[in-house]
Amino acid sequence: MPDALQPPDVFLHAFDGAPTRDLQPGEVLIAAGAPADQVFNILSGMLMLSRTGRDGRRQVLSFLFRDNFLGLTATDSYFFTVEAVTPTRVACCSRSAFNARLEGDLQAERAFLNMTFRVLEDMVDAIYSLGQRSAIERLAVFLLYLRHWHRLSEAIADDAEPTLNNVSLPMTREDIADFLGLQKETVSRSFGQLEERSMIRRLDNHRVQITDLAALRELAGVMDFAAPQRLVRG
Amino acid sequence: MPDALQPPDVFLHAFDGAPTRDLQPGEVLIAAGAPADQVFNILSGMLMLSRTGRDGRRQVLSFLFRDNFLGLTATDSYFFTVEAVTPTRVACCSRSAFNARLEGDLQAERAFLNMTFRVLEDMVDAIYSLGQRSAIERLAVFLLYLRHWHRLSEAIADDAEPTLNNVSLPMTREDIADFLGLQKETVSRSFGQLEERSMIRRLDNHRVQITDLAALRELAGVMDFAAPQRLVRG
DNA sequence: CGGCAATTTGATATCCATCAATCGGTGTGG
DNA sequence: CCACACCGATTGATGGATATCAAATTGCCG
Repeated sequence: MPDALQPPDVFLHAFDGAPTRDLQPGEVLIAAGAPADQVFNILSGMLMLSRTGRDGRRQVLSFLFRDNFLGLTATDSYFFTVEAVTPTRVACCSRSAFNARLEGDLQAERAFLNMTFRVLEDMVDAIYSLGQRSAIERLAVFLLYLRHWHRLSEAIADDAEPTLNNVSLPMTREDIADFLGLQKETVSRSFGQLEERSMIRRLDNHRVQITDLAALRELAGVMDFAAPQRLVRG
Repeated sequence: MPDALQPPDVFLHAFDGAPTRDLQPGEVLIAAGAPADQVFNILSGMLMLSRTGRDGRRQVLSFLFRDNFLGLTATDSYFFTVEAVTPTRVACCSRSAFNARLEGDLQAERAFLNMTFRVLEDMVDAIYSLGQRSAIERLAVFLLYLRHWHRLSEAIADDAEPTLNNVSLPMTREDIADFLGLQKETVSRSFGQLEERSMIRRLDNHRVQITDLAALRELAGVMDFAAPQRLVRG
């Protein structure tokens, strides 16, 4: 298995010198229905991307971290909402300027397409989880997903680095529930079960420690994952 | 709302003159783990794309129809399985030749990226369904999805065309179940409920008639969908 | 007509949702 | 500093939707 970190996507150079914007927790960057004339790159913090039906049901589609691009859509308006979970800084670029900067830069275009494919494969993971996994399995996957992104955004080369096992959960239980297709009470109980089984310890409401990584991975069935391409052979 | 059909994606020209391959129902075109050195375009028939975990759980990711491109991946091997549901003909092209044909053709590249975005938005729909909708709602969405693709692949301009309401279901109940994240018995019962509610009639095991399209759409909550971009202003 | 597979239907079990109560932290004002 | 209120999280009790297991039925192909 590959184990070294990937360099940041080269197409992100298009954001060099772009103006930035700071968001407070809960602040909305993109409201559903807004014109898709701007694209963003996350410089720091965590965002949450979600879609809400007319009847109020909400599905959280992903949590976004440093160097995640924001603005993939085929339509001229966004059909999802993006809001800050933690204080966040993003770089802003008009879509037309972004496209112009990419145009003709073969390497950047290829990197952009590649990033799009990785997003697609993440979605496949999500579909598999929602369709096939139980509540506790989904939560296990989620914790590993957060750990993974923490590792990537901090560029920590060593997967065994102990601090990686302190997972920060800045979002609410309800956000987690809407991400995993569960109710918040079920998320609570599933945390309890993971703790009972000695896979994690709850340090406080927004912080858990992974105490048995191997068992958590086994439960999550993480080898089923598509996502090795996020890492590069070392 | 837009109501005319979109022209086929221009990048599909890259398959002009490509060799074809015929598949019988059940025949595998791409086995999970196979090298991703070929890409395909569907000329006729229906394919099914799925992913199976080590423990045997299978998630059907999509059903594929005419003019659907096959080969989106960031890795050098496919991590999913593609098999024929009906007799199917595909055009085959090596990935390198396909990339070479696209390279420099700005219009084709843009169309390709656009198609990728549409796939992404379809996946968002799927995630919303699996995370938020009940069994009967998912089945309603599924029937409308089949009707929609039937319309697209037959290039039927009029959405009210009555033959569109005869939906063909060539796949098994288990395939449907694995697509919707349900068990086959639940799919059966949900068909029964849709029939009880006079939204459909079961003609035979592989054919249903939509008898109340408006009610089915209401149940599916289809306005929640992202996918207007699959149609073009008429 | 016979036999096998797919589907439907039935009975029951399980998981998760729902509704309700309690707990714990945090901020405010007395 | 403490009382109180408020919000999110946890825990408890119950219900409902779907899974599971089993049987009956239908459809399909020889």
